[in-house]
Amino acid sequence: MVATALLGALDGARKKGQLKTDAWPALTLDAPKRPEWGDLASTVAMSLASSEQRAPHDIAQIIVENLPRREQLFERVEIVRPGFLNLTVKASLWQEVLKEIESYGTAYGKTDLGRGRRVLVEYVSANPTGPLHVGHGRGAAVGQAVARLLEEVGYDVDSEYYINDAGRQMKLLGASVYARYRELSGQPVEFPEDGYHGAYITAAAERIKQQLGETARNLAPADLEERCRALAYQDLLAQIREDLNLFGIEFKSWFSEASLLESKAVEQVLDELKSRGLLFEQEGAWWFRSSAFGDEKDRVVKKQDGEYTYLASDIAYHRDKLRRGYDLLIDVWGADHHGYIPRMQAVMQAYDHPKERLHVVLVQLVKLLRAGAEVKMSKRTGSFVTMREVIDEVGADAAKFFFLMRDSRSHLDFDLDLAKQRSADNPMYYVQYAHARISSLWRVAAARGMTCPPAAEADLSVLTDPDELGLIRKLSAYPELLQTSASAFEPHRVTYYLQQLAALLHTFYNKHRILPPAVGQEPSEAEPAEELTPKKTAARLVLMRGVQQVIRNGLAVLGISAPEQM
RNA sequence: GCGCCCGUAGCUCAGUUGGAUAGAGCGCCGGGCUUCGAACCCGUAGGUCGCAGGUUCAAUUCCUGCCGGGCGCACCA
Repeated sequence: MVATALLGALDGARKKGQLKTDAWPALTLDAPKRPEWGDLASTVAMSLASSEQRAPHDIAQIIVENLPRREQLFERVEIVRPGFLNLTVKASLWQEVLKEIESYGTAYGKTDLGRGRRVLVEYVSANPTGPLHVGHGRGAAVGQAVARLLEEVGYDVDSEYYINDAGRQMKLLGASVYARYRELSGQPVEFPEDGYHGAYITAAAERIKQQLGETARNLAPADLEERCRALAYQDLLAQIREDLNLFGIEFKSWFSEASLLESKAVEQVLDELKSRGLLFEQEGAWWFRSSAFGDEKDRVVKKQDGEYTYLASDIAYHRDKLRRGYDLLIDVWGADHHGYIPRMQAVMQAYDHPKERLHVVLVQLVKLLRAGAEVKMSKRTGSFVTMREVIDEVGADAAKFFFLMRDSRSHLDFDLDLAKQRSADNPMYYVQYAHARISSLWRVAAARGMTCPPAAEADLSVLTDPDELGLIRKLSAYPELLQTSASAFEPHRVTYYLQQLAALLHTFYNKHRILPPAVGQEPSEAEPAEELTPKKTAARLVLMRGVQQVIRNGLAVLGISAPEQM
């Protein structure tokens, strides 16, 4: 509304010949840092200064003169020093925000930035060769939040888990489990060199031994090893699903790498590339000409020994995603795979898509801290903290909140002791507490026979206190926050926003009363307190409901619950 | 050597895509519950935004070069 007014002013000025430029710069309307600078500030005048060849202050003056409906929209319009345009919006406009939140409810914040374009977010996708560890947990939280964020801004979003159930790693899994199996049977074993050493391998072998029982006798060693591989795979995949389920993560689909090989999709894709002249043979291997699309060198897709590389199935997989008609592919990867991005984007281009069709969200390592010391992890030796352990220890909500507190590209220090603490120090409880506090308000109100009126029936014009307006301003910024977070694929901004909103709520709650004192209770004489009329109570209840709604919506984006009481 | 990411308060990190006096939590110090939840609030102290140039009316933000840390640079996945 304010932006259109501003645009109207610019167009008006141009028609009158007061301004020359016909391409306006992006209208950034930011909430200024200091309240005395108004509700919204614009820097258009300054950015127009060079192209107009006039002093920013003069341009600002022209804009102000041309502002349409200035009296109705703005309480105050100021031009400050270099050329800032500080706008103070009429309080009545802010009241509309509360009505909007009420009518949209859980949909408040949704926009149509994505215009229904289809997105596939692929995340976690851990090899089914062991339990998920903390790093996967962060990837899971980030992937889910990015998916929800994109949904909020109007994309049609699907989520998928890619199962690497083919190739060397699976063979190694089979060999490792088989070795443990023989060990359990008292047979001599030679443990595979790069085998998996974790205790879960032995555990899987034990389960398989029980499962197979006597039937194992009739199997040739090679068949038995194959059975070990197949059963261990099922076992571990089931565990992964269970862990993700416990973490509140669900995928729309699970895609198997092996299925690509079985269906000959890999072969087909390589044929396609060959016919496009993007594949060549050298030194007995087949190479994908990824350097033609900006990759630093070409990559092998079929080895000398005739086996396909991981890249080959990855090409087929992403080809499949494109064929399914997605406008945007999001892959959430561990940061150590960043070198892989150019070659996958080359795949996009090989199929005549812009490389931006694939966006990779990188997730950095998690450093676990306990009692101030780092918990050392090594996947090779099998000593690592699993995602399951973290969830069991701190709970799914706290785990997600901590995973989403930082930019995913930054290293994350995860303090287990802090996440576990149900105390003031834990930022997740700070946000949830704000929500629960408002719920508690409803309980008390109900006990006194009061209810929160619909926004339309309350006189919201009594909400004039800076603390009240500050809260509303913050609420009004929520839809745009979702947009910037989504277009940057940065869910941590939502986490920050929620902490800020919760802080405003707590301050307000501490300073102002909402309900009148219960019957029989005298208001304190020491503090005269502000006048609390029934009107004000009603308006503040509406405000509180708005705050609660936005906290709930924001937590939902992060996949975190909003408890009524704690 | 080449490439990507990071460098902001004692610690852990934000900083709304280039704006005004750089913010928050933790920690330190000092205050606040007889009334809607003190899992909270208020206040004090704490900064050469790694360094040096450049672009700009304006740089923590963009560009270049250094320094420091992490990660990649397979016919592994």
